[in-house]
Amino acid sequence: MFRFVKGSIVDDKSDDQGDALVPRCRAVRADAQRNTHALLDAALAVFATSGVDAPVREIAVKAGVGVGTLYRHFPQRADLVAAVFRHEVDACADAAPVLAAEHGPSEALALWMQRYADFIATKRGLASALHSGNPAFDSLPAYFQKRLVPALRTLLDAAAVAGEARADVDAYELLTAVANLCMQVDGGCPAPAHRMVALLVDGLRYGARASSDGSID
Amino acid sequence: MFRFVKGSIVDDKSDDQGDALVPRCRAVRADAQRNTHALLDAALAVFATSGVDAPVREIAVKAGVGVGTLYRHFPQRADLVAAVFRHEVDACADAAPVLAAEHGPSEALALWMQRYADFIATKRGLASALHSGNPAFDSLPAYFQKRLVPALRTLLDAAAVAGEARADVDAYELLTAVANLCMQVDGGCPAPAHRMVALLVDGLRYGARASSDGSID
DNA sequence: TAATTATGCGGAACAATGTTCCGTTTTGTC
DNA sequence: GACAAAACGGAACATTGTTCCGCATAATTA
Repeated sequence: MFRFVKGSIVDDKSDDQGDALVPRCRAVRADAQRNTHALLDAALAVFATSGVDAPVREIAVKAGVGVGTLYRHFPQRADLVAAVFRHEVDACADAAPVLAAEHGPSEALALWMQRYADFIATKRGLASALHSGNPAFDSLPAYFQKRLVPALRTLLDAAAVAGEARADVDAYELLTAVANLCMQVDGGCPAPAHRMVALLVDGLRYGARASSDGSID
Repeated sequence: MFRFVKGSIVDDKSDDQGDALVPRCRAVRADAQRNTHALLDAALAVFATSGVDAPVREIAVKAGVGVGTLYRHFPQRADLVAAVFRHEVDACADAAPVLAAEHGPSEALALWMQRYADFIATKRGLASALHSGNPAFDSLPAYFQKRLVPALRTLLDAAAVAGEARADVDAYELLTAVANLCMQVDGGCPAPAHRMVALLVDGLRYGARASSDGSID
């Protein structure tokens, strides 16, 4: 999902014994790629506005395609939801190296944590979906962990090496803690969650000082 | 909801100046009471079997009434869900004094905690509903707390007075902890949750001994 | 370039489900 | 027993997920 194959996987036209056998699979059509992309973009926007329970028709309209097209690319509603979720997890994970390149270690860590907090804050309703038992969501928690834990781990390690954060924090635990922290936020006010996350990050920084003093609590 | 008024609230026929004014409100009809009861019973059974997302028609059929009747008593689906939830909270809270009368303090406490754990374990899907933003569910958390905290508080106090449990545990915290504990349980296997709850209760008992030794951690 | 064909598209139609409406039935009262 | 208010039943409506299939179009081939 979401990493488009530009052509068919077969090499151009050699390697095939014979000339008029099966034509192999054709390349994915350009309009199909365009529509998949448009649907993901539209779904992202609609889910953000109306929540993950928004009607598929609304998404199809926003993407400028028919419902048939939507269902051709995402056989079930849940598949579209899962694809958007994956997309957002990817975006969040990919932000880590960018921030690391543009800022100092602890600054990059702090910025990424806020980025992650924003991501979680927009996921209300999706938590319910994850526990709905729909098999389309089965792989999402693992994907979440697989992409985000290494991203955070890298930032944490860099900050620890630079002496700007304590080194004894588990990335997964931190992700979980922040998720729980931000999940409780009601309404569209992310300020309290931001403050709590900032406190956590300051705690990481404080830990670096404390351990350099030799006093780890 | 669920505490039926046997007659109209007005006193029989005096206290009214005049004879042919407004006939006041009539008593609630017998069939209406019967149907409300039947609907709650049916909903309880159906929700337990098919989850809280079961179709209203299924409930109406099981109760032996038409959907119109269902909607007369519960204007929205969510109202029926909320009513059943209240009913179950009441049943759980009411079990406390019964258990207290039939068993020793710490035994009653242990039994009630398991009773509460069972209640929570059947509530998967309802947690999602509570966070759905539907105003029909707004009052449920408060009701939950109002009924169950005193019930547990009484059992805890009795056990503490008898020297069978530690006295420094907050009832609300304990309820929340057990809820989180049992909410994670997958599938229909309540055994792990039972074990965890038992461990918690044993911890309460251990605390009694520890504090009698004067060593509270 | 023109013909061919697999691929993809659109949206009407279907199915499931929450909700409303209204003619009919039942109940309580006089 | 007659009457009116209350309640009932279920058909009908609205919304939404999903399927189906005739038609359009992009890639391939001659």
